[in-house]
Amino acid sequence: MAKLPGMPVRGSQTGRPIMVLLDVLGQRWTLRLLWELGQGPATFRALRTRCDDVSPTLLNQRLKDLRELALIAQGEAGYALTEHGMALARRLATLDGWANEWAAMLESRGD
Amino acid sequence: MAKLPGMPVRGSQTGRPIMVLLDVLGQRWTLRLLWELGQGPATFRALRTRCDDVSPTLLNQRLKDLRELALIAQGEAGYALTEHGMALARRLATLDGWANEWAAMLESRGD
DNA sequence: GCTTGACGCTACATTTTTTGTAGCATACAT
DNA sequence: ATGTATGCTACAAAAAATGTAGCGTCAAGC
Repeated sequence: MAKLPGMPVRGSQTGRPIMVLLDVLGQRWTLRLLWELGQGPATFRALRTRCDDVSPTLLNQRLKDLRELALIAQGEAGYALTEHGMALARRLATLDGWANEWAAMLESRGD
Repeated sequence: MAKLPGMPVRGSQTGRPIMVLLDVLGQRWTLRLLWELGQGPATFRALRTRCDDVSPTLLNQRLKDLRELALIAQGEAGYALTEHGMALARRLATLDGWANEWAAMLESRGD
């Protein structure tokens, strides 16, 4: 079962929401999954494909956790972000711009 | 050694910067470390303390990776974010507000 | 010059996560 | 009933993370 805000997590006893969030997002594939679902809903299998065939074991585990955290929900079209999930995904989306600048910087520096 | 943008990473062959970033941030403690350094520079030991005594093995590994990715650097005051690191940390900082709303929602729903 | 303390970090065995592959059960179409 | 797609579970192997001990360096205090 997923750790909810208010519960102590790895590296923080306080249950402070941001700490819980950093802990959840720091699990492998979680960020990527939110990113992909930000592009639109997807079925279990489509999601696997989008994520380079991540193992179904792990995918299912993450989907379960994200459901418990009310970030995603299952509907007609498969898995989709909830309202809150979308708000989070929008914030993640802004990282794309940063990442591009960052990559350009690393490249020019690496010469 | 850390994966640089342009290199294929777990779940993405393209080396697209955002994919590399999501992969790096999805490693345990990376997000937390950036968060803590966003509060200001810290020595190795101080950082360990701030992160609930994360193991030195892992801390060192992450610091090494983040240095290679030019997100942090070592200076007088210990480890500190670089310019780019700060820009990233500022974006992460906005997650705090979201996390609080999210926690409030979960709580009201959980009654 | 010798202890004392803090520092950055390495070694290494144990535990936890993640991965990859196989395949089951259901449903719907042919 | 045969083929195809779906969501998902089982399980062994591999990789990552954890926890503890402690080394080498430096600077301060005696």
